[in-house]
Amino acid sequence: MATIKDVAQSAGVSISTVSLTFANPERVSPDTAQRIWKAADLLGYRPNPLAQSLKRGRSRMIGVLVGDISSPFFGRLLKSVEKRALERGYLMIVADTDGDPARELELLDQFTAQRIAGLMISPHGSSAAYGRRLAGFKTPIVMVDHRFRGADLDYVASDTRMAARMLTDHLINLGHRRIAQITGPVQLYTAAERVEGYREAMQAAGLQVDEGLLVDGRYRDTESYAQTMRLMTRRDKPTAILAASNMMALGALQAIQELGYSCPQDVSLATIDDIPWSAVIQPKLTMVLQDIEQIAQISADYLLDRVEATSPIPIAPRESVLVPRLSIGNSTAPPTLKTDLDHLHVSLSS
Amino acid sequence: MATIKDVAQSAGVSISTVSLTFANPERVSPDTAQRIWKAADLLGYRPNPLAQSLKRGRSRMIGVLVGDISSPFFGRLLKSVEKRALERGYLMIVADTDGDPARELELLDQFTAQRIAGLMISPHGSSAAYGRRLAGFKTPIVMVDHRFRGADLDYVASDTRMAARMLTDHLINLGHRRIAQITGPVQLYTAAERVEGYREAMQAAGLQVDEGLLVDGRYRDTESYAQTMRLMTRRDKPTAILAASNMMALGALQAIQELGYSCPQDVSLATIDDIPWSAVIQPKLTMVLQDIEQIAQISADYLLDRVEATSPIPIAPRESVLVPRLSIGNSTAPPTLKTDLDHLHVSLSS
DNA sequence: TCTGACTATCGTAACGTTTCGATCGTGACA
DNA sequence: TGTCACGATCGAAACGTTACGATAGTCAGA
Repeated sequence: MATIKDVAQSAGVSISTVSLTFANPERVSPDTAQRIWKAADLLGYRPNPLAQSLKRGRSRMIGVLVGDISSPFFGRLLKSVEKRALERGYLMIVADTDGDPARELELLDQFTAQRIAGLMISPHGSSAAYGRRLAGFKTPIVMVDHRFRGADLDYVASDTRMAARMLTDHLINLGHRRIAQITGPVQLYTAAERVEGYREAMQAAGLQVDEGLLVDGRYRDTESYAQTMRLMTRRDKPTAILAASNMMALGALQAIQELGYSCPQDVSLATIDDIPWSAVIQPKLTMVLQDIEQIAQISADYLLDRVEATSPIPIAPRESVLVPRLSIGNSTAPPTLKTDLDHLHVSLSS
Repeated sequence: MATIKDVAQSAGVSISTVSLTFANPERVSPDTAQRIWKAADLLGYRPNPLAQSLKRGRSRMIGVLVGDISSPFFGRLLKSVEKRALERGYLMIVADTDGDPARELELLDQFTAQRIAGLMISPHGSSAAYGRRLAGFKTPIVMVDHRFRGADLDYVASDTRMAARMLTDHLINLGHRRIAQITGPVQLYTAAERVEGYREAMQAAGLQVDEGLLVDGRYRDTESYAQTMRLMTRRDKPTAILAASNMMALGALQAIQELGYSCPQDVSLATIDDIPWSAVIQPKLTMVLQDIEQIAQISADYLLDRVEATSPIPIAPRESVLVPRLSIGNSTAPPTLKTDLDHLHVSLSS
C-alpha cells in the first residue's frame, strides 16, 4: 500500500508538500500540485485513515448505538443514516445495546477509545449517573427516537405523544370508552410520552382513565402477546387496544386471533409505528406512520454539522420533532353492541 | 485521556515495560506488573486503538458489507454477528451496498484503508474482474448468504437449493403441476440455486418445466407484486407460486389478494426464508426456515478464527451449508377442480 | 574472583500522518 | 547592488503505540 512517502519520492518533493497539497491545494504551485496528483494517482495512493485519525485525535467514523439493530425501525434508520454519513465521508460503527443502559455506557467507552467523530444514540438510561456520563461526553451527540430528559443534546424523532393522542382520539371518536394501552417500559421517554398522549386525549374527551387498562408490554412482541391474553380474558375487557409499538401490535393481534376473537368486530386495534408489509396483514391496521428516512437524514445532518463545526462558539442544541401521519385501516371500528353489553353487565353487577 | 506514557511515569517504569506488561505479563516481575496495573487502573488508562492499529497494520474491527441493512434477514444477521464479534473483542463497521457490485468494490477499498481485520460480505458481483478483486483481497473474508462462484473463500449459508427443492416437492405432492417461481436475479448465486432446486424437483417428478412460469422478481416486493399480477392474469395461470424470498412472497400475496383471489383456494403460495411475524399473516405461509443466528455465529467465528490465526500455513477455505427446515402453513393446498379446469381449457384450445 | 547465562527492564526506531516554524529563491524597490 | 517581502517548499516534532536489540544486575559454577 502506497504511503505519502512514496508519493513524495515519486513526485520529487517532500512529504509535507504532498500533505499540504491534499489539505490546501491553493498554497502549492499549480505544476507541483499536478505532479503530486499524478504520482498519487499512479501509485493508487490513499491516505491511511488510522494515521490521520491518530494525528488529528478524531476519526472519520460515527458511532451508532441502538437498542435493537434487527427491529424494522432501526433497520431502516441505519440504512439511511449510513447512506447520508457515507455521502459526507464518514463510515458507521454500529452496536446493539439490547436496551441495556450499562451496555450502552460500556460501548460508549469503546467508541470514545476509537475517537469517533460523533455519536448517534437511542438512549435507554434513566438514572442521574447515566445522564452525567452522557453529558460529560466530549464528542458530538444526537439522540434519536428515545431521549434522555434534561440532556442538552440534539434530538430527532417524530412526535410520539401526538401519535398516541391521534390514535386515542380516533378510537374515542368511533365511540370507544374502554381503551387499553399496551405501553413500553414507562421509564423510557417514548413510552411515557405515549401514555401521556393517551391521557391527554381521554381527558379532553372527559373520560376517566382506568389505570388497569394500562399494561406494560416492554416493547416486546412476546410480552405484548401475554398482556393481551390477560386483557382479553378479563370480564371487563377493553373494546379497543392501542399498542405503543409495531412489534407489540403484532403480538397483540396474534393473541386476539388465538383467543378466537376477531378484529375489529370484537376489539379494535391501533398501533404506533409503521409495520413493514402492513399491506398483507389482515386486518389492515390503523396506525400512525413516521417518516423514518427523514428522521435519519436530519439526525445524521445534525450530528455531522456539529462534527464539522469550526466556530469556537458552541452550537445550541437543536430539536426536530416530526409530525406523524394517521393511517386508518380496518382494524378499528365502532364498538359492537355485544362488547358494550359485556361491559355494561360487568358494571351493573360489580 | 491517559496514555501509556502517563502510566509509565506514574508507575516509575519505562513505556516499553508498560506495553510489555499488557502484552506478556509473565515476562515482567510480579510486583512491577502489579504496580503498573494499579497505575493504569487509577488513571483509567485505555490503550488507544488507533495507535495500536497503526503500528500493527490492522485494526480490531470487522467490516460487514450487505445488500440491504434494513431487510429482516440481514437485520437479524447483523445483530448476532455484532454480538459475537464484540464478545471476541471486535467492533463492526457496516455498510449497505444496495446490491450494487461497483459500490461493493468502492466500499471494499474504504474498508481496506481502515485496515479492517476481516470482511464479511454478501457478494453481488458476477464479473471476472469482480472475482479477481475479491480474490486479491489480503484480509480474511467470509461470504455469507450469497457467494461468488469459484472464489476460494469461507462460505456460510443455508442450503438454498435444497430449500427450493423441498418446497417444490411439497407442492408437487399436493398435486400441483403448473408451479411458478418468482426468482431472484439469476446472475446471483442464491437465485440460480433456487431455480436449480426447483428444476431438480420437477425433473425428479417427471414434470416438464414451463420456462414462462419462471419470472424474475429481482428480490424485491414491488417487482414480485408486478410479476404476480402478470402471472395471475394469464389464461394459463399457475396453480401454485413459489416465491424465492420473503419480501417477494409478501408482494405476491398482496397481488393475489388485490386481484380478488384467495390463497390457497385459488392459488397456493410457498416461500423461502422466514418472515418476521409470520404468525399474524393470513394465511399462514408454507415456508422454509433458516437458522439466521446460527449462520451469524458460524460466519463470525470462521472470520475471526482466520483473523486470529497465527500459524503461517494458510487455513483451507471452510464451508457451512445448513439444512433448512420446512414449515407447512395453510397457504398451500391441493389444486382445486376450478383451476385445473381453467388450465385444461387452455391446453385444449391452444 | 572471573565468566557466562539468565532475567528484568529500557531506549529507540518505526507505523503514516499533520503542522509549525524555518529556509530558500525570486523579484520589486530604494 | 543590497534589502525586504513574499510565495513555495522543506525538516522535524508529535500523535500513542509495538517490538527489537541493548543493557544492567544477579547468581551459579569453575
